[in-house]
Amino acid sequence: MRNPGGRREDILQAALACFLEKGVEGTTMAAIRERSGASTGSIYHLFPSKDAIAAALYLDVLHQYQVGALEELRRYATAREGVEALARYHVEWALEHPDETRFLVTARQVASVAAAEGRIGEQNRDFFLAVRDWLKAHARAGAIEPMPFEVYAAVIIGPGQELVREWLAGRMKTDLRAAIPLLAAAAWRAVEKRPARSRK
Amino acid sequence: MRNPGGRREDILQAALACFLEKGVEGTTMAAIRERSGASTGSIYHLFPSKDAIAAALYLDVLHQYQVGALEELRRYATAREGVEALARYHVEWALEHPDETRFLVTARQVASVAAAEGRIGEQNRDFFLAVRDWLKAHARAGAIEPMPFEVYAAVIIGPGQELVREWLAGRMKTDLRAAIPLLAAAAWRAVEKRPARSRK
Amino acid sequence: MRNPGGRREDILQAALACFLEKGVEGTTMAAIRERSGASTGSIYHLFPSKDAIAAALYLDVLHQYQVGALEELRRYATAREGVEALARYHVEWALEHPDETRFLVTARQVASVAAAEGRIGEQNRDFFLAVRDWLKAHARAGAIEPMPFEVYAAVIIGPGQELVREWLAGRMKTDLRAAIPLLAAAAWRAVEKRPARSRK
Amino acid sequence: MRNPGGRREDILQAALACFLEKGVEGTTMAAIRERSGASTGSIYHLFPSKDAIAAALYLDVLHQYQVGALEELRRYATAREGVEALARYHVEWALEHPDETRFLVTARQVASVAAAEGRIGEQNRDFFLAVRDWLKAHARAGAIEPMPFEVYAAVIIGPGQELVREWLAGRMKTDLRAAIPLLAAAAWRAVEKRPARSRK
DNA sequence: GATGAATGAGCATTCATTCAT
DNA sequence: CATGAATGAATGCTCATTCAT
Repeated sequence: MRNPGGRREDILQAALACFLEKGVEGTTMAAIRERSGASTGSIYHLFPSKDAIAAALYLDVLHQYQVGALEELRRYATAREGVEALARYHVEWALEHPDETRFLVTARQVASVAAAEGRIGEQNRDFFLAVRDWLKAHARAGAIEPMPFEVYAAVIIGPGQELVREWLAGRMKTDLRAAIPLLAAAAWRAVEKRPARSRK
Repeated sequence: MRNPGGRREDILQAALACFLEKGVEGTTMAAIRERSGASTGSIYHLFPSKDAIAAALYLDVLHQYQVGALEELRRYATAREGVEALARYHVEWALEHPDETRFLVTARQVASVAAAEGRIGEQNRDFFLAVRDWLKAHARAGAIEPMPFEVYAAVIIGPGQELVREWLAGRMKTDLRAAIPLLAAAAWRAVEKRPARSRK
Repeated sequence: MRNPGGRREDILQAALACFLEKGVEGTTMAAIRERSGASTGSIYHLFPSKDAIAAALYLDVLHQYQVGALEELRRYATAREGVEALARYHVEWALEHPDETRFLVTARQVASVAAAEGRIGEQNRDFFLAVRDWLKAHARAGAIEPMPFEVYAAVIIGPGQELVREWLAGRMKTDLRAAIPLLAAAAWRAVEKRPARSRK
Repeated sequence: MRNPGGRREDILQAALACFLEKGVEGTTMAAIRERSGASTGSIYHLFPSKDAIAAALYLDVLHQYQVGALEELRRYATAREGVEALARYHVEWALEHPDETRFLVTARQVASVAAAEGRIGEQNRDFFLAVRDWLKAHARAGAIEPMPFEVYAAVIIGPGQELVREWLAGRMKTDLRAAIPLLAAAAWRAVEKRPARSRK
């Protein structure tokens, strides 16, 4: 094991594969042990518990998603471009990382991961702050309707997220990729600033 | 024994409470036994397994939701009223049935329930068909943009669903009820028929 | 149920079938219930317990075997004819009643039946006495070598019994029926009176 | 841990004692655990199931019996000495190893052990082949009557086996050891070559 | 750091039996 | 006599975790 991080990575990879196959609670340490090739002792040397493996994996994957999302957001100047990019990115990332997405979507309500809610919140904070600032700036500039941050998120990301869930569950009959422009358009419509009469 | 089925209901109620507290996999038959007051044998006399309890509960609750949704939909004549009603109903039902909602949102990806996917699909079929017909009629009438059914669902229900998830997870800081009009408005905007230039 | 003994017989028949398929301990009352068509309560009305069913069945079948053996023995006058007939009868009965034989051979060491050892011994007593008297008479008459009763039994019936066991277990490659004359001959040789020098 | 395999032996010994007391199906893993001093996990680390313990024990004990029988057989040159030795050995081994004998006699038709019929047959094969060759040689030399192997076995071992069963069941009133010479003599008489007229 | 044998609490489920109707 | 819902003690086995080497 010249590469000590390799062992850790092996275990996380094996765990991800097992979690996807059997669910977090349905995965035994023995399964992770066999799949990773690490010994029981070795796993416990690197992670204090099975829950800790699930939590570490969740945090890792979430971080990858967030880094990409912020890169994407910074690439665009106008509100419309940014909003559409966020809606698009969410689905595109899922298409490119189906395993990671499935885990992200599945794992959060699992007890093992939910127990790490604290650390997840912490990691979300920075991400949310960045996105919130970006949205607020555009709201102040009058480009988009003002809404609570959570509603922005729900309205921009929510539809894509629902579709991704359906797709992951194999319940989607039409092409997920084909839906991306529709979702981007719907996201923009949902937040774009309308003439005042529109609410009347 | 005055109330036949009472025993069955008791068990389902107890199971729901346990599942919410500890998750389906985290719930032991002993917990359901104690909470329901039924004996081990009695439970197994009525349900073949723990998984069967979870599946039966899911199907029950899902049915309640769907019956209410269809009632709501039939109440309105115009596309706009109906779409807004659907978006509203979803969140309102969650607010009125937080436990059932939490179970519905949580349980589907749990192995026990996922195993009943067949029966769930069957039950969904009728519901989806009814909603689909309603939407199709309005699309043909030129009131809403034509989209695949799944995208309609994602765009009308998705944002509310995301918000409900956040709310259930206790991560919502603003008032969920206050978001209902925003969601209804966003749902309508997302599907309403626009002048042709809007897609160019 | 015009024929009340019929119900009892149904249960015993069903029990026999189940015992042969799954063993006495492997058979559940539910299996007997379903196979016999009787209700749980009905079975318990006729038999106090599962063990009692097994014991009653054992006693029934054993009695049938013994009645036949005595009839056979009484048919022959000379020692040789009688001894050969006993050896033959044992195997022939097995060939004609394979299910009952299998149960007899299998069940005795099962706890349920062993608990009825008392009543079994009682029923054996009469049978053994009759055979013993027959043998003793011929021994006194100088037709067969004197031996303890148990050794007679072992030597006359034992080889056939071993073969029957192999046959029941499906481990017998040659024809069991073809072995009958050999067994009859061996039984006679084993007990026939020899000139005194044979033991020296 | 000085003695590797000691743990395994402890468990098998404890299992034997339990099986004799309560039968295989009547023995609980808890009983084996307590009697062996091993923990539940330790037992399951060494054996995959209770059935596997019973099967392993059966194979072990059967092997001990067979090794001794072959040693005995090789000690004698003439057919008569060998046949008598086999008949004697069977009973003597039982007298010296009553527990093991009881298990051997009892366990084979128990489901747990019957499931290992394949491996048992395999182990028997070598043993039977050796005995068969020995008998065939003497049959060809004209010392014993030719018979199917199974009939040899039944005729030589069968009577002793029946007596052993009676003895194990505590139903034997005379001395088992005293019967040995009778059994040896009867075995020889049953197989010895007779002048041709004897079959006429 | 690594290994894997050992631990033992915990669990879903079975099943003989009881008893109210 | 018959029924079958209800009972609950008992059991084989799993699995996260520990720890001696």
